[in-house]
Amino acid sequence: MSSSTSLLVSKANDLFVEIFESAVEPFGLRSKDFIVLTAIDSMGPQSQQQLARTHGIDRTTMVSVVDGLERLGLVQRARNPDDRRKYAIALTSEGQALLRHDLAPTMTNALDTFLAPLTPDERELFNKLLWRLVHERGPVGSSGAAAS
Amino acid sequence: MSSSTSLLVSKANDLFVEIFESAVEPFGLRSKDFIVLTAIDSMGPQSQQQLARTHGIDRTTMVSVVDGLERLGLVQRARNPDDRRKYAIALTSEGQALLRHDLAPTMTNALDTFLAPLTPDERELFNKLLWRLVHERGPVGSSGAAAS
DNA sequence: TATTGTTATACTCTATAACTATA
DNA sequence: TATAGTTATAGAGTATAACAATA
Repeated sequence: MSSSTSLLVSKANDLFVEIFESAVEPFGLRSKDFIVLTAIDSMGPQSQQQLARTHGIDRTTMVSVVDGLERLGLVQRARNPDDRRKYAIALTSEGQALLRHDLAPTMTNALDTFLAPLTPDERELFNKLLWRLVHERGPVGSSGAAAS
Repeated sequence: MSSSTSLLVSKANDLFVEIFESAVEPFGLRSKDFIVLTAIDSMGPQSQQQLARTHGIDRTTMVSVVDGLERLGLVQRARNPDDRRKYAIALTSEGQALLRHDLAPTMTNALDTFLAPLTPDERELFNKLLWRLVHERGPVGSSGAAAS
């Protein structure tokens, strides 16, 4: 039983990805775009590298992500006056409106779909277990992941 | 708190993938190869399409997966006498030995690394929650995933 | 006609290297 | 000399279309 946990993790993630990508697709977005929009909304205007590093995205990939969001009028590239090498990527009012009125509810709904088989108590428990799996780690790759 | 579950799922999966890919990498394999080897070991010789469909892999991709495993001497392509269009992909004795004596323990160890933050009871609970998330689903995409 | 396996091909995603402008 | 952003390019990974052999 415990040996099948790895297959279950894979399948659960496939399901998760399918649900979330399908949810943002009608907006012409990928889940990555939603993550970036949310990061700007909650943390304020940031440089592309900040956005990239925070979410494990390459900085060259972030260029095209921001390109796409700018093309849709959801974010705006403004120079950071304190360091003119950096942008301060900010949400436009359209971006903020779309995120708060449409995208956020859609994503909440998608999460609800994903968690549908679980009761509220179980969802909270699942969240706590995930949090510990992600954050309560000793030395990284202590046993399974040898560096090359 | 519940709204961050989606980010946690993503991060947990990234961690999972990193640990498992690193674990099989010294054998010159990808986690996909391990999954296929395990499927043959537990279910017996199968056609490439069976292997592909069962694990959501494209049949053309399965060709190169089996190519690689055959090149390593871990599996063998034999024709299915009942339907000569199909192969019966079987483990070689080397493949079975590697899987049972080396790969399986390595993957158990990798899973242990992934689950390290959890107690045995919590691991069992996590497994059960995952199982229900994957298997206890009503109509697929009932709310978050509209068909195109 | 449909299915299995195969090949060639195209497409997406991401990473690398090299450039500019700023620090 | 190092960093932020950009571009061009190359490399995975995967999917699509067309084909031969078999059902």
